[in-house]
Amino acid sequence: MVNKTTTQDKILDAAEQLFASTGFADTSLRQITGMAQVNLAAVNYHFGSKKELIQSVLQRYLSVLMPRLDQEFSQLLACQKQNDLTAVLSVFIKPLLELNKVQHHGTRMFLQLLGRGYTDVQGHLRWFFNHHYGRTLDKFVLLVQQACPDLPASEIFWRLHFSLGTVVFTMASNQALQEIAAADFNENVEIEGVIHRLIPYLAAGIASPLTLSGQTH
Amino acid sequence: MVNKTTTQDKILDAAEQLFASTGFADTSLRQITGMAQVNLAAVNYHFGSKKELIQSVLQRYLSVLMPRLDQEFSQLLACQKQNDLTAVLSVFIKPLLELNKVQHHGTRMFLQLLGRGYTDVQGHLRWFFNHHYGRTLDKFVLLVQQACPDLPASEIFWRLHFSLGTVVFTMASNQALQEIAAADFNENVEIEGVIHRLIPYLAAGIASPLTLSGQTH
DNA sequence: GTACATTTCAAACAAGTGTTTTAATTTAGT
DNA sequence: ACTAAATTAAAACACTTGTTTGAAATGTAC
Repeated sequence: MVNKTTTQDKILDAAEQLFASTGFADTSLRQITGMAQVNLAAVNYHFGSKKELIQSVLQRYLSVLMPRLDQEFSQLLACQKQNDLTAVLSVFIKPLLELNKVQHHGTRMFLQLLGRGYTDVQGHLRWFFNHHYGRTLDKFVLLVQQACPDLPASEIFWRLHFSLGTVVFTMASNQALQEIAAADFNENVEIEGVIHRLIPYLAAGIASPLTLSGQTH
Repeated sequence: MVNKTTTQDKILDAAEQLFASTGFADTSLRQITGMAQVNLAAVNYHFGSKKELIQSVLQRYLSVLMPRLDQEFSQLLACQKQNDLTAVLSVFIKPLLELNKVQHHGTRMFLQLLGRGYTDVQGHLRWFFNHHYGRTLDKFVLLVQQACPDLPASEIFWRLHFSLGTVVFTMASNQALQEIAAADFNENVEIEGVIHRLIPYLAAGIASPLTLSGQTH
């Protein structure tokens, strides 16, 4: 009886795979339990509801990632020197890539799930995330503000959400994008390559100079 | 019998409103026909299927917007001078804002629909768009390439998709973002204000200098 | 080995979906 | 005014969804 994968783990593994590729709403419990080779009722028995299953799937990654990020943010905040924006954004790289240790396709899968979580209109996920990890997020925003002292808080708010859009959308459609890139440009980028392309793009956008024209309000 | 709004228009108006706020998949035909005060079977009678209804809702805007964009792109391509990126992106502003003439909340509604179209996993919409307006899109890509002669095509491909993510995500969650901005920063931005904030952000990101570090491939 | 709690299973449930059908009604042409 | 086509209406259809039920099976402790 060595190496027995529990029913719960079988469900989580199948669910995360299907959620990532099909989205939360468009994945049925019957698909999940079918792939997991497990009885349909097992989901409700072990997780209570589909909603809680979704949260459990994300929690498996978040509980590893977020404390690491929180620690890195605190460290950067502690040393008083003004951090450059690229450095702040680069903090994400290592913790994200280390998710490959918690699951085979960890990083890619998690980012894809994150994308789904924000594009599907799953209100409870937003709440779940802010409730559990809101304070870590605040630290990050503080770091960005320190790196861009000339930008008003409202401008940073908008630009960070612009950036969130880039990340979420890129990750949600990551697979399709990589396939197109491979076909059209003969280049084979892993998730790590995408991340390294993203950071300078985001840094330039967030730090772009204020234009005082055109605003008709 | 003056000013009679046809059943089809009643359906389209209700559908676009519900699609924009709830998404395509999460809006049922019964909600639509309920709001439109129309019989359920009318949708299938007039549009054939829900899928075709979705396309019709988008088509009402696209058939106005895309020819205008195409014309502007062609014009920019004709004059040989090298266009700066901000100028190329700014081409979108006027045609987008003129959508307010085809419907009361035209611009905001259309952009929100566009966001839904890309975030919901509606494969047929991608196909529909590329099939009808692919060549207009090619002109835009060409303009961007001319504006950024130092960037390889593959890099432009990625950065344009990053930008698409920003636009789509911002527009899909536009309403929520505007509400937060109003509450936290006491600022009341219309859709026009958001567009004017977007363009310098996108331009900076797309034109960001190539970094030759970190790529481990 | 008996008693108890945990877990699995097949089946049914209640609610919602898009679509089709058939008849009634309205509209338009001559 | 009569006929034929176009539109509306109510009902049913076939199917999928998440969840619950109650009995069977399995595991655990004494």
